[in-house]
Amino acid sequence: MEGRISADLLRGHTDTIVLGILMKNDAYGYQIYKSIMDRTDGLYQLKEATLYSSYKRLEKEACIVAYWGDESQGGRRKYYRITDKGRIQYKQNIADWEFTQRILNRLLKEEID
Amino acid sequence: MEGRISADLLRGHTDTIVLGILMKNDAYGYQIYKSIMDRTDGLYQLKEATLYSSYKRLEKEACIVAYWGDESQGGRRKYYRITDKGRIQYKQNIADWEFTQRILNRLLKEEID
DNA sequence: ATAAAATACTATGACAGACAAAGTAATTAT
DNA sequence: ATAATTACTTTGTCTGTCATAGTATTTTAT
Repeated sequence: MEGRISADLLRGHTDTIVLGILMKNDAYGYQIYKSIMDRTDGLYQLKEATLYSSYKRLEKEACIVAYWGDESQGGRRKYYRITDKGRIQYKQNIADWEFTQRILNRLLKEEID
Repeated sequence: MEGRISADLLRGHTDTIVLGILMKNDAYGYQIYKSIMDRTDGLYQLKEATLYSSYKRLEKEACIVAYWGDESQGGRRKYYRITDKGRIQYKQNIADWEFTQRILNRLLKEEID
């Protein structure tokens, strides 16, 4: 792995990552983006466009709601807040992820020994 | 997770699973399919068409080679054999997968506590 | 013996998530 | 004053998986 995680291995995790961040606090789009970059030391080079479509999807599914921040001082910031449905979805996604990991480890690792 | 792993969480793992099976022995297409179904108790409901495109891809990348089995008794069976390049690729994929797991756990799990 | 089911391979088109590339506009740093 | 960063958005492309379908042989059930 030369400094970059393949998109296919990440596919399907974006929404969960976003929900996870919003579980703590509301956040605006670019803040979420930066947060992911920082916390993975830039190894997870998720693109802004990818996050943007995630926000769209999550809003459509009523897992998050958006609102504009106070624009009186500084540039516009679109904040996102997780909903109750979003919290349930997040927990489900984590459970799915752990389950998938077990299955994949069964398939991928048993050949090594 | 109601009896089925989401396609998006599996994406990108198919080639590695196929290579892993071929690391042990040569195998034919349908055998690989059945093997995956059996070993995951049907939870990983990978489709034949998905495997078929994986074989195509792996052949094109010279990670596997195909040959027809002895058709004198019984129906036709197309066998696949892993190449040296395929073995290297397999190890690389496993390393990538483990690395990705670490990063994802960092992102997905730290919110739970 | 015949029908049904399983084995075994293949092809085509659609879908969806991620990406590349680009753009707009305000703010902050040099 | 200029460049860099912040911040949001759009459009089109790529690719792995799936849905669906088909062909042909072999095995199992009736």
